[in-house]
Amino acid sequence: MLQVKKSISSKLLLAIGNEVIAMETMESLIRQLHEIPGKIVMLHDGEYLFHEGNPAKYFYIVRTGQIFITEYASSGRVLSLRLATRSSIIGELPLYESNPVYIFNAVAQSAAEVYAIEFPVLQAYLEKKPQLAVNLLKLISAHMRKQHSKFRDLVLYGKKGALYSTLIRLSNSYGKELDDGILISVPLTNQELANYSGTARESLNRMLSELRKAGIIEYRGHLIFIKDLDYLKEAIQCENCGREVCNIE
Amino acid sequence: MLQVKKSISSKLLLAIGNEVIAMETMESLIRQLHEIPGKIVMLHDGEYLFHEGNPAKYFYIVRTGQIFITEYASSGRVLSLRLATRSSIIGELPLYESNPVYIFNAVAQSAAEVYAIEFPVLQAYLEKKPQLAVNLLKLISAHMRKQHSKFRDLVLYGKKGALYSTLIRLSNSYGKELDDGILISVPLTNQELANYSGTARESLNRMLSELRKAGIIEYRGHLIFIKDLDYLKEAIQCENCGREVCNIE
DNA sequence: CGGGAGTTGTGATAAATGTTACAGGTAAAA
DNA sequence: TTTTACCTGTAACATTTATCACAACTCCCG
Repeated sequence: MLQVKKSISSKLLLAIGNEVIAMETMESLIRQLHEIPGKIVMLHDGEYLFHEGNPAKYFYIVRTGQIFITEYASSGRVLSLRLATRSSIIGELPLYESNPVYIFNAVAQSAAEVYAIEFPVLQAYLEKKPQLAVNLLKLISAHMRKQHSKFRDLVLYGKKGALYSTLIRLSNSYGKELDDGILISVPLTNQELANYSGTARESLNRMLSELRKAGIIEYRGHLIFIKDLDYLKEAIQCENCGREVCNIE
Repeated sequence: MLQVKKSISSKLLLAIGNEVIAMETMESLIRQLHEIPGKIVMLHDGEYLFHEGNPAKYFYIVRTGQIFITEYASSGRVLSLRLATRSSIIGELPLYESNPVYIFNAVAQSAAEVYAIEFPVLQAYLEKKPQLAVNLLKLISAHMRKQHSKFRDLVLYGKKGALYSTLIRLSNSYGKELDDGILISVPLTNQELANYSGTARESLNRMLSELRKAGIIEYRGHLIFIKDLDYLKEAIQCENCGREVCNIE
């Protein structure tokens, strides 16, 4: 009964007018957040901002550098969720919890600088400034969509789907457009990339090899260069949802 | 470098004090939402509330009945996401989008009644009533956590993880506790259950058979009866995060 | 410059999951 | 009651993904 073919038309509709969260909303939110008293935290390469299970005291906004958001499984496997960068928000989830703990790990991928606001302070501001609450609502909705689309890519297209999805997101967030393709300007090891798909390194490596043989990607130094982004997009029926949704931040 | 063993201690910490969204917050939110002018929509069994790709006009609150939230893949596969019930909120994502469309399908699993509020009306209220915005923020954060934990179960423990996760969620949302186990009071076909894990029906069937042979579950009429919920929880390292997070609503 | 630590690439094999095919069960309509 | 549509269970086989094992490479540091 629920096994219905999806028509193309609805996909197209979905592609129209989907400016999920406008750049200006985002920027205005970050500006508003910076008006809230907080402190600046400096991190060196590899330093943890927090660990999962730690009591959650602060809400963070990244100012410079990149920060991995990851989760550990007891098996020793790592699941990478985000690669936060300038203006990304970190630790938004424990908001308003009575006894909050972080559910992820945040570790600097390079030297980084973040702005830290105490949860009670943020909460007080939210209740005073509805516009701030509304903007945050928009941002979290956007996060939700990001997460959901990745989930879908994985469920419907397998690990390959998760990888392609990750590559597309990386190119939206960190891609430098050159005349013959897109260079992902963040150095990632195979293991790190595998963590984004919850894949074994070896499996990831094989998938990358295939993509290389097929001429979809190549290496430029240690960086991945995507020659045929459309191939990746078609493979997972990407709806071109735009950088605002389809990113890894 | 990121391949770190997760210590048990942090898992335990995570289990303490994680009342993510209090019942009262939830109820107060629903009460607040009902004060906003809207209309009541009646649905008969199998009727669609909306299809993915449709322009999104309304935000819904379920009053009675159950509503499947699903997504279709071009392959014909169906991905089920939620089974919304009384006080569940539907269609929250397109909030504040300039040209919103629904990204899911919502179809009544039984006769159902929902309360529909137009997005612009809701948005106006949100800006006037910060408490409402804050409550909605809490709710959406909770949704985010639900989604995330399912994603993690799937990535880290495969389809079996997705199934166990679904069973646990179903038992949290629709389980009737009997003396020797938990009866999931919603009739679901194998196909419907498979859709929640993005699994082939046959694979799901095999997994269910195994669980039955191992004495973990059994059938009571057409309903699934869980005899050993702890087995399922242990298999996916469930952190007993509580009904407020770990549900399917 | 030469080791070592970390990384990459690949084969062999195992386990998980999907696909195809079909027999039989069940419940509601005719 | 019979028919019909839908659902369940299961076997055989194909594909995907993980695991183990190991050789080769790179880059940093002593």
